[in-house]
Amino acid sequence: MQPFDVLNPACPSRTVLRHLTDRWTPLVVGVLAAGPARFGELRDQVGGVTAKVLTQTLRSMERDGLVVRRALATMPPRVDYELTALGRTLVEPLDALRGWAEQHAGEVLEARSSYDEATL
Amino acid sequence: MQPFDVLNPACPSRTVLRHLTDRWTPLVVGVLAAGPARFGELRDQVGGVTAKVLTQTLRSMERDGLVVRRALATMPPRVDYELTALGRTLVEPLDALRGWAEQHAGEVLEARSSYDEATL
DNA sequence: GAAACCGAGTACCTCAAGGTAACCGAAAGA
DNA sequence: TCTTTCGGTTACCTTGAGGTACTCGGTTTC
Repeated sequence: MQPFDVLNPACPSRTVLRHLTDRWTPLVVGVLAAGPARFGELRDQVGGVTAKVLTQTLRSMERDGLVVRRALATMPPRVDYELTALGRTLVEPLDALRGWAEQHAGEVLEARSSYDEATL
Repeated sequence: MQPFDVLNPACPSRTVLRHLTDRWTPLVVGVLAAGPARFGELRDQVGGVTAKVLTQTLRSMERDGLVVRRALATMPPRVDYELTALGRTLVEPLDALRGWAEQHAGEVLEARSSYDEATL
């Protein structure tokens, strides 16, 4: 019934999944979930991202239909980014993952240190 | 209240999230969600993964406390992998993401082609 | 005696994501 | 006149994830 299967390496859903799980997409979606934001706001809120990579990430998300870009020809320029309807359906699953990372980071850190201790 | 924040680049949850979203972890979790599996079964079901990289992925997941490895000293050797309790809490969020990719792959593909067409 | 089986380990290589630094244009403020 | 602002672009470089190919250890099967 479902034509797409991520376990099949040739399936397009595989590359879609890789896109969703790249370095910055989950964080950008998380910030935009609160509402539209300017380029500079995104750069400031997503800690550690450079302007170049943020641009690349946003372009890729725009191409995938997750985000709309609205550029105002004012000076200095102002550019707003907003999630599309499709992008908004991603908020819940990505938020769940972000939440998991934050909730269970402590346990993972513990597991790592006992593993490292055991394999000295 | 929550000490971890993925938007902070220095926060450990950031690296935890990156681990969860690496190339093979979501797929391995998806397969192991159905129950324990042998190394060879995993290699066969997760299309496109090589033995070396599967080993690396499983070691990393074991270190993070997501998976247990049970090696039987039979000949030829038999090694079973199983999700831990912590790993099982990952099934739902990662499955949601996999499901999203499979459900919306078509829309993403469409968005890409109209974007590419518009920017000729 | 040779080959297959299973779950690896190791050396080597490739390639693309991501980072750094410099620059841009037009307007407004000092 | 000089700098700052904003949202980029470009050239260049680094790095590490991941891929290829080869090896191994015993035991069973042919």
